[in-house]
Amino acid sequence: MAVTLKDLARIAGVAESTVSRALNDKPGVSEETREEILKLAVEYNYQPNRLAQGLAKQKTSIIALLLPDLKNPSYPELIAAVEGVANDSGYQVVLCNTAGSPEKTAAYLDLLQRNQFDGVIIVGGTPTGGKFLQLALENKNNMVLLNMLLEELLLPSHLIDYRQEGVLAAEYLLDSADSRPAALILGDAREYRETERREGFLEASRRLTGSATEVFTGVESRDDGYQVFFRIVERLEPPLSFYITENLAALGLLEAIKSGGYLVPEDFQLLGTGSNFIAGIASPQLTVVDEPLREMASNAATSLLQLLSEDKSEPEIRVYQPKIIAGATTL
Amino acid sequence: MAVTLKDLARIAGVAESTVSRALNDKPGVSEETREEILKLAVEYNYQPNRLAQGLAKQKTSIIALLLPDLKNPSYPELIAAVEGVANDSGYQVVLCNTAGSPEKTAAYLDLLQRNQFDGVIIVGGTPTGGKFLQLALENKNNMVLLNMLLEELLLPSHLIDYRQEGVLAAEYLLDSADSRPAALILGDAREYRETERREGFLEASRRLTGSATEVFTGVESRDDGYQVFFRIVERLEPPLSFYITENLAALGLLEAIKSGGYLVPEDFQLLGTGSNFIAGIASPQLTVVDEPLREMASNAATSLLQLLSEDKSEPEIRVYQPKIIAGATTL
DNA sequence: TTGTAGGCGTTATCAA
DNA sequence: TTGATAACGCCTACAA
Repeated sequence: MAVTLKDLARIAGVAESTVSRALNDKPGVSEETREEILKLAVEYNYQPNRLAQGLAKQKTSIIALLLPDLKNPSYPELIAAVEGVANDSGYQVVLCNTAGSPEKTAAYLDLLQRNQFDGVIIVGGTPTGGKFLQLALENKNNMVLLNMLLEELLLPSHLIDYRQEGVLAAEYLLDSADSRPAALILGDAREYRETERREGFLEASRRLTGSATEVFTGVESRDDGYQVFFRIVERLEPPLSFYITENLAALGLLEAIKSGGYLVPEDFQLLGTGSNFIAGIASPQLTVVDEPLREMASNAATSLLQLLSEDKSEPEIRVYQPKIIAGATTL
Repeated sequence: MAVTLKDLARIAGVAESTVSRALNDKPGVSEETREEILKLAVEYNYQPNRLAQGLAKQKTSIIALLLPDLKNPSYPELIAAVEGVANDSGYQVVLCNTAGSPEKTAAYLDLLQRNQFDGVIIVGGTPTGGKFLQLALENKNNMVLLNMLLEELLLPSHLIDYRQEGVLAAEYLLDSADSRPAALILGDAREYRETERREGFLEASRRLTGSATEVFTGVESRDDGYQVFFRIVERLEPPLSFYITENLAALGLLEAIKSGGYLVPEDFQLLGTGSNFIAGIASPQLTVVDEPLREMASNAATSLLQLLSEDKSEPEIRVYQPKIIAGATTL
């Protein structure tokens, strides 16, 4: 059995409250007894029980980061940013893998609701069923949303302007003298970010070209990307440039183009998403619509810590702007 | 303020113990009062405080998975396996990003030692300084090691036979009629797994060819892999096949070879590590020395749950065997 | 079947 | 400067 504060008090021959004060650097303890107690604490390897501390202080100093997808190559950077901010404020960060499942999300939010964590940052992706969130929201404000929009709720949110991603992509591919017909290749079309990108892209391309745009959906894996190319080139007048939102799929598409003996970007142009290591390992390196994820993550963490320290809160929704980072898959 | 068990008792006009029994399906409550209490619990949205429960029961039903590297493309599978086993037994899993840092590792082990988690599985990679572990180990047995060997300690461990990986790799590349000189390209040479692979590879290649083997170390990133190729080909008699342990680097190497106008596997053969999505996106697809990570992870989780449920424990070290999975980068 | 009371390990409030 | 003592919210003998 581990040594407790009570044990320490007994050994030192003082009251528990004195030990507590000494260990927590609170005033009202003579230097003499404090030193004595600290010495004993080290000697007996005393480790305060965090459950008891949490219960007494109504605070665990742990925040959770709920992630829908562990394979997303941009998340390590996002996680590091959150950890940086949190650690600086004395919080530990744990990661929870929701795998995009409403049930798993609910299970982790349950831990929040039941005081295991002080707060959570929920990272978007698949929408996870607002009712769980609503339930968790009812009386506390200890959640921040990152790249997820839940219309029913008013939580502090940090999100990229996905619509603008679509607009930027269309303009980049279409707004030049020698622009060529472009297609849009989406992942899971039900996701918020994809519907937004689609709208932005379609609207901008209509404005620029006046003609309709082909859209392919459900292209998520590398293999999906590989396959879609052959569906595309059998058209009479195939599009010659692609805005493909999933980078793994972009790799597959790139591979398919090259295996068909075509050149990138001379024959086909490619535009992907987010400057992460996947975009970097593409050859040629992907041109991407980049998101300021690091900044967003830091700010989300700051938002959460603010929620936890203060009481007031006008849930703020902050929108971030994407930008193009040129690689070698576009002209 | 959330409603507590005490509140519920007051509302129902019964004792706290009765409420507790009713909610926990314990015997000794009339069906009538039980139903009444359950109804109230729902009505008032009662959520037991986990800190209090944990304190009373000395158990949180949470295990932590300490990961040294969030970019490792094999980890999502590993994590899913652990979660599967744990969830089936009523445990929740949280992920902790140690980033290979002894300090961060220590911080998370501190949470374990201080009752925030019931147990941890520590996934190898960079060795993290045995003294932290020793400290945490002293009186409890609630840790399991996965692909990490700490000689000073005797903890239940599940690890791949890295030495055999080296042997298999050498045999696969060298043990044929038309075998060609091979080189070994390692990542962080200080890591346990790399030293083992090196020994196995060198020993086997000495046995098979009788000649010395070139070794390159510190080749971790995609760019490292790209660069190392040019260091290699300027040799008079460059090796013609490579066992390269880091898959990101393997991608770079592959790229460099192709950019030099050479063919894979005709001119150069490549052997990587682990069948994961990185190996899959290589083109041609990488031949790899594969590790039964999924099985190892499940077993590690089972080990931990056993530790937590029983008291007895002969810390068992279980070694798993790698095998070659043929891709298209070898003949 | 139910209630009382003590304990889990801290922190915090009040007297002394 | 110190020490009782009551929280914090739940569980669990033991007694009624």
